[in-house]
Amino acid sequence: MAQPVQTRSRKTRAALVQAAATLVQAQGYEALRIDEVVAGAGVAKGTYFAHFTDKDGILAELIGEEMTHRLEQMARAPAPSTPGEVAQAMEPVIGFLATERTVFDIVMRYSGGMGPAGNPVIADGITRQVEILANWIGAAAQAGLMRADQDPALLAEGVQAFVAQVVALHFCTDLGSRRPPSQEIVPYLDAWLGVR
Amino acid sequence: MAQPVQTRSRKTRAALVQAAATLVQAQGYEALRIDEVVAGAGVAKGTYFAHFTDKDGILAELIGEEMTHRLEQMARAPAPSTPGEVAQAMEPVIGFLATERTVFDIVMRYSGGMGPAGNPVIADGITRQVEILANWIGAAAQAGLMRADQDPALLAEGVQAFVAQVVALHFCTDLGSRRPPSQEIVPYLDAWLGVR
DNA sequence: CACACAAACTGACCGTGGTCAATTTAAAAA
DNA sequence: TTTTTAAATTGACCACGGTCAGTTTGTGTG
Repeated sequence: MAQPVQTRSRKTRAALVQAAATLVQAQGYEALRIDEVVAGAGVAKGTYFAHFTDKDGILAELIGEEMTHRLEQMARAPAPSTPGEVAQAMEPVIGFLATERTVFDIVMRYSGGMGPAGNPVIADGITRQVEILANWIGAAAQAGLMRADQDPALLAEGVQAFVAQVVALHFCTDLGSRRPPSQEIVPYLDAWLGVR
Repeated sequence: MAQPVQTRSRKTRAALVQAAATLVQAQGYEALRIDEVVAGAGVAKGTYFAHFTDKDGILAELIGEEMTHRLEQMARAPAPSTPGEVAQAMEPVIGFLATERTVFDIVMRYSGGMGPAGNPVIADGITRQVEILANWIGAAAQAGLMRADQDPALLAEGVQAFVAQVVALHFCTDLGSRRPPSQEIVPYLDAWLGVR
């Protein structure tokens, strides 16, 4: 752990991540097996655990990377002016969370500070998302399009709560019999962000 | 699975639940081991899996039972008239969710319909909680104490979203450096339920 | 170059959740 | 009672995440 110092170590770590990425691409996050990762990277099992604290470690790495991409995509979207547009602008992120339960679980677990283990990429991503949302909401509030009686940061965190709510429900219910989370969230955002 | 028909089967199941309850009382939910449960019940491991689909099965049973108690306690509380009082009235439930990550995880997983496996106790409990909350909110709204521009059921589900948000954060951050979830939730509930 | 020391790596091993063909037990049929 | 049939139970076995004492590899020092 800590920062790897030798070149060898960096290469090994990169090989692990590369192998894991390939496997995830082929079979998804849930089917990832550490035995397959180390086989793909050509190292022993123990080596993996010298580079990552647990299985979640490399999942967090991969998922964090993807989240960062989606977040950038979200940041590039034009600033939404209605709650419905917020939902639409967040679709890349929400859609990703809804692809696999593993993705959702890992992001939930590491989203708020991550405790002892875990890489900070996800936590930073969440922070970034709150910033983006808060900016959007603050701007829209000043334009009279959204509520202005609350701190935009609080409202932004609330939006995340609704995202989690809707995605969690998406996995509980039979996945077919339900509209996509980015649509299910709209009534909540209307009630949360709308002016009255 | 399904409904056990023979007396023997019902006894075995009861023994498993009893053994698990004793172990949980002594060591908490997280430390529960199936090997210990079957040893305590005096049956073979395979028998457990004939009665419950997986380890979560018996956890859901025990946690669902406790949740039901807490919910009854919550239902008996006097109807709150402010968002802050809602938080206070929900304390038994929120406090239980915050005792152990396992409790929170299981409840989250089974709260919304539970998919193929899982006992319905938890899902029913969540439904019940929404009813209680919706009644409270509806009454307070009619009295002009909370917002009346939204369906109380939607508002009640939103409250659950904030509960989840706040408890999740409780587990992410160092558990000492934070006010209890039932206090952290208040600003959200003020903004969600309050009249403006 | 030779040596010492630490970083990196190895793989046998363990704990625990979960499976299933074989066996026992209870109840219905003959 | 004996036979038949299905429910219930068993325990050896597997999969997979995670550990750690021991070995190899790289790097700085005289």
